[in-house]
Amino acid sequence: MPDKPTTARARARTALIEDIKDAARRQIATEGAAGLSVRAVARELSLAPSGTYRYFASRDDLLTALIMDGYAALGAAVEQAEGTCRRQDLLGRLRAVAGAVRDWAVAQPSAWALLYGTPVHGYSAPAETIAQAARPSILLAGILDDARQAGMATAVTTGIDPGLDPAMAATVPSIIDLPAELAAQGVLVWSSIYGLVSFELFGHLQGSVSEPEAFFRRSVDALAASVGIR
Amino acid sequence: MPDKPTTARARARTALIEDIKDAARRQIATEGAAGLSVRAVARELSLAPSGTYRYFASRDDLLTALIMDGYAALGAAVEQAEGTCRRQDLLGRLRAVAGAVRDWAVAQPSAWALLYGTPVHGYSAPAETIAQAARPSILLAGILDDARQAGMATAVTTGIDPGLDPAMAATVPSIIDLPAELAAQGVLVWSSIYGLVSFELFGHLQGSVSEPEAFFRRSVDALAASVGIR
DNA sequence: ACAGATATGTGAGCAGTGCTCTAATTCGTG
DNA sequence: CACGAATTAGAGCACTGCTCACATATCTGT
Repeated sequence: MPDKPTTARARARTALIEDIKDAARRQIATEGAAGLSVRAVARELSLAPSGTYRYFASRDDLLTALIMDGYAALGAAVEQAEGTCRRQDLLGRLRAVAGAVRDWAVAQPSAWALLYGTPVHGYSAPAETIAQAARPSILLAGILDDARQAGMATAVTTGIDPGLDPAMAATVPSIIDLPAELAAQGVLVWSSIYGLVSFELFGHLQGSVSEPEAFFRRSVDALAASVGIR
Repeated sequence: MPDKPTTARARARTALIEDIKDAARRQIATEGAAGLSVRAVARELSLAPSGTYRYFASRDDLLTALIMDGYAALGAAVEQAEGTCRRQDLLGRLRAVAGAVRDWAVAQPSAWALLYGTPVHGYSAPAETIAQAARPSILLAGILDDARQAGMATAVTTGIDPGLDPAMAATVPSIIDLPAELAAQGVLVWSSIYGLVSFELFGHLQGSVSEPEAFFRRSVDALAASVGIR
């Protein structure tokens, strides 16, 4: 959390940073991430092109800030949705998480593309970003854990090491607490949800699925069933 | 299939088109799709920058051609892999399809990103592209169909309409022959495979999965089991 | 074989980009 | 009030996609 700005200048600074990000978001929404132009943002705010560089060192930095905000917003939306469910209602919680992800993505496809589309070449997300990005998968892992404790999860023990990274413990502690088999299932469920949403938003369902929402809901239930939640 | 060129000029044309695409592919592999520069391609081929526009009307046209080639190559690779399996070996065929997709993607991540990353804003794939892109999902559908006929596929009849597009029949005839429930399962499996591969290549497995290949194989088997193939 | 049509290559030029640097201005603080 | 720091403006560099007029090479019908 940034400190509450005291001086007028500091207040103006944080406000302008927000204005720049807003303008950039608007541009991305209409032109796509590739069409984000620092100069156009400056024009919209009646700023000199060079002025923006006092607030974001580069175009990529601006994009990175938007990505961070995006992960935080998505994480919050998903957690909010899951929080309304009774803890024992495992299927409901899974549906809530998946549904919140899709709803958020459909409402702002450009933001989804920013987070989960082609990554910027040579870009590697800072740890803070990874922590934000992990929030949905943490929720999923929690659901799976509860399912296991309720005796529902029928983990198919294949004997293959899922290969979870021990370093994950540092950033995502709750996942590492799960048995490897369950954690792997969680990642699979999460990546399947991701696949479904991206398929829909990126146009790969075109011609084969006419009602994406119904198909998504149905698929989520199938995924739930495959991990023993029904 | 283009006609075999007769005149020297036509031969030079097709050769130069191939050279341009090769140079573009090389550039994309090192710089990413965003870093593809028509002028750089022209430089590499000792051509005037404007010269390339005789062969590709725009940068987007060049990218589109590469995307078309990519879908065709991926489709061929997947079909080739599946073709080596005995028809009754359903799990083997599913593994072959999934493995071929991942192998192809890992071998040329930039090409995968081109096909399945953020789509170009406002771009809509021509029908010919869609037909090529559907090849892996057609294979999957075929496997599911064989599984059904062998009595293996235990389609969970949820009663929810999967909402498959009837228009699909025009471009992808083999999918429409399946019961809607099975077709929906096929699309789900396909989008899950897509999700797994993209997650890995786009860096979203970073920190949670240390051995992507083992995790992928394990996940594919889980997907297979969820549609009754084991 | 030659003329006309067509395809191909060139270079200049336009409007736009990200980004840097210097100079001028505004603002907060001692 | 004055000094120093933060901010803004503007010029400029090297690059981009793309268009156009022009010259050249190649193919085609007579």
